[in-house]
Amino acid sequence: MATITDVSKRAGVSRSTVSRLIAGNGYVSDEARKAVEAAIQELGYRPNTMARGLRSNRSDIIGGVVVNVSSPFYAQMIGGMQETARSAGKSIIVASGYADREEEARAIIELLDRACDGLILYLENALRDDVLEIVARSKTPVVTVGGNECPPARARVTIDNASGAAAGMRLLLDKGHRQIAYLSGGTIYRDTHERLSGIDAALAGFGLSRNDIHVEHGSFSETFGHEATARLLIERPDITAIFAGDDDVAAGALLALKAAGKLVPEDVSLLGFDDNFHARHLTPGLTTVRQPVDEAGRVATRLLLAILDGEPVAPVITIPTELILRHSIGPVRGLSPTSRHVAPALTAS
Amino acid sequence: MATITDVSKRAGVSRSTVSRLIAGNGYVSDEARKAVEAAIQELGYRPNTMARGLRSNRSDIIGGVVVNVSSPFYAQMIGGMQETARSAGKSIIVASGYADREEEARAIIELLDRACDGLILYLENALRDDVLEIVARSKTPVVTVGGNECPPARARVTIDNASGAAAGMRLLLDKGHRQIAYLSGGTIYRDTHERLSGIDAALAGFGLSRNDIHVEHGSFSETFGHEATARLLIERPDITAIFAGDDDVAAGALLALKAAGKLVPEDVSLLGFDDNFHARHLTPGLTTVRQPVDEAGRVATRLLLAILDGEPVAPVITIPTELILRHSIGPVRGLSPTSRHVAPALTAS
DNA sequence: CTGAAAGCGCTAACAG
DNA sequence: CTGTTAGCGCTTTCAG
Repeated sequence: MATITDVSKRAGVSRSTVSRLIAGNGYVSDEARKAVEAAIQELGYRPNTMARGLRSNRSDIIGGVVVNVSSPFYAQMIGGMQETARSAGKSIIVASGYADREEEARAIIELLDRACDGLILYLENALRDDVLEIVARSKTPVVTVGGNECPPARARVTIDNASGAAAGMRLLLDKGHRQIAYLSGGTIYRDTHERLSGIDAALAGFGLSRNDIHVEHGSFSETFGHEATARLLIERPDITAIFAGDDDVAAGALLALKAAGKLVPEDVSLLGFDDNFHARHLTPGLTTVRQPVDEAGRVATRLLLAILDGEPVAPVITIPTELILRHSIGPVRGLSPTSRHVAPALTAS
Repeated sequence: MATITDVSKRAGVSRSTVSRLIAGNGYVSDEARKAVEAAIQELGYRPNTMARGLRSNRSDIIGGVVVNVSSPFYAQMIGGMQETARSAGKSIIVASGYADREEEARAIIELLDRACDGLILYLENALRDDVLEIVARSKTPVVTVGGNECPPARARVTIDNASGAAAGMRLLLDKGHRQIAYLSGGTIYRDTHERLSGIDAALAGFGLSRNDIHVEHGSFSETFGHEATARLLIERPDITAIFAGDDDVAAGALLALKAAGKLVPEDVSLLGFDDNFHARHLTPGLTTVRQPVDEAGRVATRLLLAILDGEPVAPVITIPTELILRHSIGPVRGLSPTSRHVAPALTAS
């Protein structure tokens, strides 16, 4: 592998000149530039990342922590991050935190040890104190996405859970539903609280409160959706609409509804959250609140790049959600029989 | 940040001793070990990856190229890679090749420049000649997964497409189907040919040949599945089973079938390939050939780690596919009315 | 505008 | 078993 010394010799200049040309800082005469460029070409020279990093303390690598790399949801976010990073000549290393405090700590330290220029964190737990300290001491800029507060973060990208949940609940109420179940995720998640506050707001608009609906806390999983729905079908047969904490919960709910011979949306309306990969493949297509997680990845990366460039950035950026109308929500049974089959698809499924 | 020199001073030994202890090679007396470990603890010392890499020419980073990081299919593979790499103290950088020759070349060079210790490639095109040369010169070990031949690869992980496709076709034939359409992906993919050869084998077992079924080449996309099926419904109303090139194609086919008022599997049976994320969420649950892509990621990484450790490895490892029986395949209409509802679910959906 | 010089933090012979 | 020595390839003052 050719080194900068080889190039400088061949071009008849000093190593510094070559270095300056590559880095694009400092002045280089046209003559020198030509010679160096030719030498680089001929030798097929590519700078050694390690040496450069050791010296300059930059790696051009951005570290990302998400809950789970293999999940389609985070894969999309990673895609957004990568796309943006690449256009700035940076690469991404991602690690999974598995929504576990210790794993998240491990992941962050792994990335810090890789000398990442900056970190993008989607965490589900508060940072361990010693990690907080390590992150702070390393002076590595941090941007967080969704999830919880993270003290060292210089910027935070949040997805507008409250408005999304409000829009969803409003749709249900508009369709005449009043006996509504909300199958929530766990209360440890910020998302959960944000969505509940959105739901409260929507209910208030109809002169209702959270006490007027049935709220159940479980987990963001298909299993929970299935179990809770099966139970509700017996305990609360009057329920006409289920708002699922996310699309996995919705998938489980749908299964339970079908198993009980219920038609969606004729008998029970179903609303999801996320617009996850499978939402459009369910039958009926799931009406859901889309979280533009790929966009969140892009925005977070853009923010981090700006910070690295020393530009000032907004401390919080909120990304709007979008109600995706498919076919799982209808008017409440008997309310307006003539408009039974309305729910037009705003977005092609 | 504490350096190795700080540690050595504090422990009252030389830097070499510290280095040896960290690397775990060479002998260190118990006394020295204790002192060094204490110093490391007190100083919160963590070795500088760049310096280490520059000197030792290892980065403990493995590079991966897949078609698209954001797709659930590759996300699973990445998950498998990461899991395995982490247990060996290595990290993974992935880049997307977008099934495009130039993008793949760019991705590989990016990874090589990051001084990856080894490369795991899932490519859809032949390597560009200059990249081939660069990879060879860098002496970076390469393991490929699926896809096409790649000369510098020291090991290849392939998924047994032929057997999978054969098993699928056999199932269709067993159920009495004879008017079968195979909606294939493009002929540029190795996968396509492998699956066709498996299909040929299955047909041969029934005294049939490829001429006895309807084969159509399109792309691995929902759109193709939809269009082709809609067309078939008119041109070949006698068809009783559709074998889709992958689950996306199957999803499109299912949509077209439903739109035409056909019941699956009563009127037409449908078989997918991949066992992609949405397969189990379709209605009916899609019977499909599972490609254990997460396992492929794990195996490829294990191979690469072995190569890096100087161990001999098998040049080709084939991972078996698995037929996942759900509910989209039934006996051919009218063939055995009594067994209309058989298709037992081997794997819970 | 350019070159010389001085390391970044670590590892790997090698000689004790 | 341990310390000394000599860089890995690059960037960055600092003088010219």
